[in-house]
Amino acid sequence: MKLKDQVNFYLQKIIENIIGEKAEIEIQPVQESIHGDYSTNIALVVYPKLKNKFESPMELASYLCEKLGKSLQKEKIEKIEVSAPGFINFWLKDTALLKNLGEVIDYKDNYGKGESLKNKKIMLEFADPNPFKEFHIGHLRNITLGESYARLLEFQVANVWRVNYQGDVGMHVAKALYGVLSSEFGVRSLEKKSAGERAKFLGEAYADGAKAYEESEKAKKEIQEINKKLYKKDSVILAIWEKGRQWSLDHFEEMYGRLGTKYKRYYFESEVAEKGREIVLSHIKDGIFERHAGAVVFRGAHTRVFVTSENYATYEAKDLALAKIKSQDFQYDQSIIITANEQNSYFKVVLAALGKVFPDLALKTVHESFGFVNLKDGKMSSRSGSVVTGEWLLDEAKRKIKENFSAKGGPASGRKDMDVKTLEKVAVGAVKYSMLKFSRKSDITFSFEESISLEGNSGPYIQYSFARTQSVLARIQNSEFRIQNSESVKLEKEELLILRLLVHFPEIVEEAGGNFAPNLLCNYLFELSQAFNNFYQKHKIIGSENEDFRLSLTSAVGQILKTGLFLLGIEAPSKM
RNA sequence: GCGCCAGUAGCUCAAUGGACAGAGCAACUCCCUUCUAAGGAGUAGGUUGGAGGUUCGAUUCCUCUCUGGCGCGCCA
Repeated sequence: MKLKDQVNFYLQKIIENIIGEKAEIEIQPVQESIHGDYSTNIALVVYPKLKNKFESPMELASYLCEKLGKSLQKEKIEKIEVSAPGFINFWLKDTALLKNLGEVIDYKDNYGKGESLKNKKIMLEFADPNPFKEFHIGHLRNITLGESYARLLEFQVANVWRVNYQGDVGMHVAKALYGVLSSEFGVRSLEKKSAGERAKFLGEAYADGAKAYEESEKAKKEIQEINKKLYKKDSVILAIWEKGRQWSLDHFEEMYGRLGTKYKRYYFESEVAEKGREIVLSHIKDGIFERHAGAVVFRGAHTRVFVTSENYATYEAKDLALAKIKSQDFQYDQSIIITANEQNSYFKVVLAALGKVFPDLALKTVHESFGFVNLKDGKMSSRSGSVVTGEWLLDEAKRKIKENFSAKGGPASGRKDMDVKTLEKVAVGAVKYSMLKFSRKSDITFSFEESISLEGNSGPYIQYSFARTQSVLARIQNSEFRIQNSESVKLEKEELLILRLLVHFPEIVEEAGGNFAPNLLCNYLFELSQAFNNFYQKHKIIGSENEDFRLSLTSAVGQILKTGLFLLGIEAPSKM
């Protein structure tokens, strides 16, 4: 039994004895060892109910502490202490820490795996870029968060389906087509260009179209006309549409590949539009939807149009059909949709409508959002035209890293240049990490310099720390080293700090998955990297008295960094 | 106007109601004959926007207020 569960078990019994009811007991991992490895505040929480029996929380804590000392298995616990104003702190024995070290090495990639979501089927929708529009840095944050979340859920043994919903019809497409038609460059001139360049052309065409739509009545009418033709499958429009759609999708596919995400299923607005309209229209009679000024609306937290007066399904109606089709494809326990938080109130209403139309699905569907990615020079919008595309960002990161490496870590310090594949891994890692290290819901200001910075709390720093562990391990002839379980190993404080951190990895990973908070894992990996680098600096590993132990420690740190980076969706090159 | 989210060091950000509010940049001191210096050790930097309240204990919860972002009927 894990220490946490043991403590919980005994505390529960003792407390039930005193107050006659169960209590919510929290046992927290503690980072700074001055307060032990685990801690509980139960005495403080329960004290108000026991004022007549104990004089102070401290007294209660002392009582619990004494009782616990008798019940708990001594082989793991070094000591239990009470600390003002009433915390109970637990210290693990060195032997328990060493045993855990052995487990990290034995379980390899499986160390830290949990079963909190065993047999759960989860559908995760993320990225959702729209053909004909740019794949911008907001999508980058979305896909990065989504992929990491998927991996964290899978690490709790959930069965995850990654899906992607792409808006290939609707007014934005009509705007883009208008832009294409009024562009001086023909579609034909782009045939030989790369997917990225074509996507960029379409993105610009969209920006032009959107601008014209707002500025000119004439353009507005033409765009509406294009939209009609598109729905009616007009042959000329359809031909351009098909080509443009494919170009966009090709480009997106390139991006998914670079970012390491593979989708199980792609959904398109074009495949759910008609069904969405039907669903809405069939629920006017029962009063769920209502006709108003020619349109069909739903009255929730605020009113939204589901079918336009032109009789087209809006995004809202399409989402209803999408939910239905998704549930037919995969019998999920939960369906999670990840979008930027500007859609929060939209989803509030749509999920309310879904609750009326398909109550069972609504119960299983949640919308999770993330904060906006701001640029230093104002809001990033595909309408204004000044868009930072995902591709540009990755390439720029790559360029700057190469430059930086050559000047500081590479040839300048006597090493070879990074190979192309490693460079790509580091660049993608840098960008992804900068999207993950902040708390998900807060808006972030994207600063190019900082995001690709190789110093401090960054992806490359952690990758570099991993590469260091591998570099040490590569130097020993036969990779066999014995893991010492003897108590004869005298542990240095830098080593103890690492051992203590290793113990908490499974807990951090579960918390990061449970709260969809990859930033917790980032912080943990950063701390571990710092602890290792400090140890590395102060102590010799190879050739030391405790060589076997130190190699084990190095190997375990490497393992955790590798697993942790994997869960963030970041690759860990063994050489940098 | 209504709703949602945020405001923490010079900058960018952390902190399930817990212990002295932590990192990283930037600034200043040190450390490569030693396993990757893209590294490490240290110094300095704070009335957590403001005012009340709840609590043993508040950056966190509640009320008011100021500032900013986002959303709000035929876009996605």
